[in-house]
Amino acid sequence: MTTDEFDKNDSFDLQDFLPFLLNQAAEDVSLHFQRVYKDRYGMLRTEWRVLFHLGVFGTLTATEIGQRARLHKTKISRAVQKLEQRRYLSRVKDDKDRRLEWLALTPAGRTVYKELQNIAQQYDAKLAGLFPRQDVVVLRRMLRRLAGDGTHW
Amino acid sequence: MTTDEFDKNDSFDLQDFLPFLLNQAAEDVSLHFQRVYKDRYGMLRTEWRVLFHLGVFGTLTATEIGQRARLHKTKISRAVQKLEQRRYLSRVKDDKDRRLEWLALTPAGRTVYKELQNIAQQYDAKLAGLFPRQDVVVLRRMLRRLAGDGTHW
DNA sequence: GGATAATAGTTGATTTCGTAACTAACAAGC
DNA sequence: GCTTGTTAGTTACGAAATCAACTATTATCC
Repeated sequence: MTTDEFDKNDSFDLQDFLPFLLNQAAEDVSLHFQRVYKDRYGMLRTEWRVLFHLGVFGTLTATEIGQRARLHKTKISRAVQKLEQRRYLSRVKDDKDRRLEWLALTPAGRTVYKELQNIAQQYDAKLAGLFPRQDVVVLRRMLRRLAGDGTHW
Repeated sequence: MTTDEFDKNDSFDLQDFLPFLLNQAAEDVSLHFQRVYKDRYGMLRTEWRVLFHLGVFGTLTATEIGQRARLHKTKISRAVQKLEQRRYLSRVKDDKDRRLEWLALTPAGRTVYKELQNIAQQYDAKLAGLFPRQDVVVLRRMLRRLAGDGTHW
């Protein structure tokens, strides 16, 4: 029997295709970490990201968060609403430019952030521990490069 | 455990947090590749994945695709419908077990697949070309490991 | 000053996702 | 044969993402 007209002999290995691999890895890793903030605090991924950015950087505007986290402003707007409802963050209008609001965590939000940050660090260490130290350094560097510093288009 | 004993000034680097980094890289890379199959063929990511699996492996059932691609069956069901509407795939009920259907690309589907596969390979080569060859080997190996071979939980 | 454009953020309409419930077909036990 | 349980795939419905339109405010330019 020879190869038929539907020959699938194209040697394309889907499992090695970088976009596919990256997505699989990201989804799988996120899924596990997600359980912490979702089950425990009822947060969505966008909300977690906003919370973390405020936790790390202190006070930011919605636009600044969007730039750093690469989130669309509608996503942020809705995430901020949720976080405000839960009293995790507060908004303060800027006096000079009243279009923009300064967002910051409340004490309650900071507590949640610290809890999650702690878990995040443990989780990161656990993942990193799967590989030789030097490989992890390489991995992070490559991912940062792929994660849109814009130098590859 | 909600206390201030964790100091406020945390040296937590969000840009180095692996789940975050992985997601950023995956989203950014996917976004660019997505334009090809989305703009050109109006396909969603799940549809592209199903198409690719059929292109690579030939004839599969929906369940088999789900296992390989790690997609939920509802996603596959909808993707298959779309692809069928566009005449990219055909379904044939199994004679022995009439619950399952054998899915395969039509000639039209195969043409699209080959086109996209070609672009995919070029894109993958382009991404890989950003780094030393050996680093890419390491990257793929690590991603495969992170992408749920299940050995890290 | 006044028209126009640009920016920050919100809201709405449409699409897509995710979970669970559902139908249909087969399997196993008795 | 008749229950009970499993598996393949679809459908339904609420949650969430997406894209465009919208309000409000500030900046630009004549």
